[in-house]
Amino acid sequence: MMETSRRREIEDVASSLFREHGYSGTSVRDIARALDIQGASLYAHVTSKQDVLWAIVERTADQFDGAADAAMARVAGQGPGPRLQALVRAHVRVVTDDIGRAGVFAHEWRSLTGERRAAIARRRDAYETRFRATIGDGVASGAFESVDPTVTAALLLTTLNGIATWYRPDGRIAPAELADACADHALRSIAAGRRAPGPGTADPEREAPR
Amino acid sequence: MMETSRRREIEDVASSLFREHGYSGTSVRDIARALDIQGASLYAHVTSKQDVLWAIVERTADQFDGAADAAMARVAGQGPGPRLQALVRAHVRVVTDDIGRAGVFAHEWRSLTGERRAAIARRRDAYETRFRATIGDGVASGAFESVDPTVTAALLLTTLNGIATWYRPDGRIAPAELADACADHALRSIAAGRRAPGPGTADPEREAPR
DNA sequence: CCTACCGATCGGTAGG
DNA sequence: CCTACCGATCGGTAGG
Repeated sequence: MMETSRRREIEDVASSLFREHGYSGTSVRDIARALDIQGASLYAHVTSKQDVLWAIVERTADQFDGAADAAMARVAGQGPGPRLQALVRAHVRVVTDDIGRAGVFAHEWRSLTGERRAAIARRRDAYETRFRATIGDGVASGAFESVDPTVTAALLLTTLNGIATWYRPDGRIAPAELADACADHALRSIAAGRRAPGPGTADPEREAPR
Repeated sequence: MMETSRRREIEDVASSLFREHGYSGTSVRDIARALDIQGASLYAHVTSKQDVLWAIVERTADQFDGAADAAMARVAGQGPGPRLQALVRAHVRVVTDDIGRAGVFAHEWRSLTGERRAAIARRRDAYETRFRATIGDGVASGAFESVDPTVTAALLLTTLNGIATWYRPDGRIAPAELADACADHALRSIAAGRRAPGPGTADPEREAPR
């Protein structure tokens, strides 16, 4: 249907602008100008600016959830290491696939208000819990260092979401290459069995605990 | 002088609001309201909204540069590992010391225009180069895995800057504790001499190179 | 999808 | 630091 594809065009253009200038830094007329129509004409297709943001955020949340579901199915029965890497790789692929939507999902969801904002906060937390749980499993089994799963999951997801702010799809780094680099980076940062820079190692900067 | 401290109050309030709602999502009257004065009264102390952003970003850039200078002086003569950890720890301390300014520096500098934006982009790049160079040294000496210094520095700094978006100063994680966790996280993610998840390891998800 | 238009709010100035 | 005010732009509506 024509209506649906026009609606998608609006969301594509809006997510790109929202990522670049922020939700409140993008006017309805900015979106319309990019589509070569009048500002008021946008309202033939959408009911409000908030509605466009909501649609983008929801659709992107679906993509992250779906990618994580598929990734976890593929590594079912395997240990925490491969499971974490699969989650990381799936996340990076969604980000590099559309840095506009991914950036909006990562940063602009705060511009939602009321129940919509609360709903997306819950979805984001549920998604983050998959990372927390996998990290917690690895810590419990001894496969990972005894890191704090909450802090580590937060650090990790911030890293992966941040990709949307600096990644250039036309640059020298291919999406699959970045996904692999991130998966290795994540596992190395957490896997047990290394020459650990623990309390025994000289570390003049360390100050806690005293 | 009274003038100076009032000016600092404005910047403090503004950086907190800018971090929370973005530069364009914060009006001059929002800043004034937080100070219990009229919107127009702000202009007795500042010449423009952009000027406030510029002052915040510049002052924060000074803090990051100064902290990195001091950290590097303290670990002079040491290897890439301790040097990288010192840089990470210094960065995290600046972030946790004032998440408002750090968040604005990390994300809102894009709202600057013209020469100011170009100038801060150059400063940010010079700062990032310190991380890139240290990582490059470690790769060259064999102390680090053969990672891409540019990608790794980008991933690392995004991680550290992202702390400003989720860290709660009144939460259960102390600043020094987070700084140490990040320094360990960074070194683990890059240090050589581990049971590497290389090409020999089973990794059904990997797809590049084919 | 357009023209014409709405009230509200924006960053900022004048004059005290 | 205040009151009063400026032109420009905001998100959105009416009616075609």
